[in-house]
Amino acid sequence: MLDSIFTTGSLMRLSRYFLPILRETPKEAEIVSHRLMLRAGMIRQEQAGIYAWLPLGLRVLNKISAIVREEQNRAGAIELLMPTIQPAELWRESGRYEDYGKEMLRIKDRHERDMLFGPTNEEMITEIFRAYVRSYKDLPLNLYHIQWKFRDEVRPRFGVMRSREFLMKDAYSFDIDAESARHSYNKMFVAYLRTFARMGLTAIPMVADTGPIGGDLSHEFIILASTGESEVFCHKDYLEFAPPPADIDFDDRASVQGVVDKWRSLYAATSEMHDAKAFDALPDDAKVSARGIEVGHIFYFGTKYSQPMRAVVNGPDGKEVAVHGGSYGIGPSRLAAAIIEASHDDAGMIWPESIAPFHVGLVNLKVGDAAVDAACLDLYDKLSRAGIDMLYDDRDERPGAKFATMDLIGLPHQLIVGPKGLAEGKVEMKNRRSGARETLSPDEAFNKLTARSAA
RNA sequence: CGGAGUGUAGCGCAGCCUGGUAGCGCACCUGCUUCGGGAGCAGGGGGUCGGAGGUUCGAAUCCUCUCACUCCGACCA
Repeated sequence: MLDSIFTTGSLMRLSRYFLPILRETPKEAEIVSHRLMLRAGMIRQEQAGIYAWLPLGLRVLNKISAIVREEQNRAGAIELLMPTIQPAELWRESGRYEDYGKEMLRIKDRHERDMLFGPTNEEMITEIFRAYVRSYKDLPLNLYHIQWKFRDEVRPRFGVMRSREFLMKDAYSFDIDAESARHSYNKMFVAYLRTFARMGLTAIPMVADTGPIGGDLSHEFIILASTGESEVFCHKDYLEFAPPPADIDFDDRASVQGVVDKWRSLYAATSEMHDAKAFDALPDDAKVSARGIEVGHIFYFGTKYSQPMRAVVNGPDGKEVAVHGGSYGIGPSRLAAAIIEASHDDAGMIWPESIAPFHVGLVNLKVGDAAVDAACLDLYDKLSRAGIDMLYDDRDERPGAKFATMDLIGLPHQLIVGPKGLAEGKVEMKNRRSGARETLSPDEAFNKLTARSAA
């Protein structure tokens, strides 16, 4: 039994892991997510707005990306991967090489060719599209990737919330006309609602300014948080709306439109697009005026890129038509921080099950005690075989330090094994979010944990 | 980019004003005792004070330049 753990090499022992916990908070961290991410050893700042993702942080980032990916795929988007470095030439075609300004990191290669570290990929995806797609029959098409971006922010801050280098999922849709482009937009709208809900977030789509991306239809997905950078206004009822179901038919234009209509039925806008008169007309108890964190942004921009870059297809009548485009962004690296902002307490982070770097933290209260060690390894083995991600705290530390660490890193469940309980055949299970503790036999704990993950 | 500020051990800080080649807490290492909510005692390792130049017999400390970072504002996934 124990052999299996060691031969698979999968035993995640904290004593052998790389989790550089800080007891004191580095002074630069102003907001809670930044403080906790540094303290829990998730990230390390290397330069202003540039971070290394340490093992625990990377696990979270990957969990977030996985959900984003699943929901993009479900909505019919297709993943590819474009490079981080792009040729300036492409951006001169769209006219944005000059327009983008100093936020774009411009570099030269050894041949003195102008290049740039991509802040976004409309130009490149349009270039790929036009190289292959000739017919309206190949539309609609939605391509996305999850790739590092660089925007040379004037003032990076709040850790990975506003960093210069950040991970972004960016999707790009191509349609034959405005009407079908609208449906592509709506599909992403619905996918975004589902994506954020799966992360335990209440994200409200708000009418937004289109900024340098351009276009005439845009929504920002905002979660309310006092540390948010945007000032937002919305109807209170949005906070209670249920997300769209998993089995929604994305090809059914009417039902997708129905979801979008529902989520656009009430007032919601960021400060740039705020209509004070419309907002004032709401009943006082329905007014929510708050700060928010932008976790996603979608745009419909028509032929803004296809026209200058000649991304055209032949329509049914044989004539060339410039395709209608939209782009859709979600920042997984920012989301990691946003989820912490939305879910933490004084002791540390509280990860939703879907995002948690591990499901269960197994705490050995007396390392070296043969019975406790054996019980821990047995539980570890059985639970990990049942598909539960475990982190085993086998450090030679005092109980208090272990509890503090577990609370800080916020795994949803703590399984605590100590000599006292074990003498009576019991272990303790603590729910990080509720704080509830149960005393159970190891088998009962196993059953509870596996039942939970199956649900 | 405008304004303010900070760089001294991994983290948090003191020393600087009134120059005399560095100190505290946490963390780390060793030993003993502890062990169910961040233990105690004893011993120990680690920094040349962001960088460069200058003043001086002597600079973390004074002067000049420079770099980095942080905060407040205008801009943004």
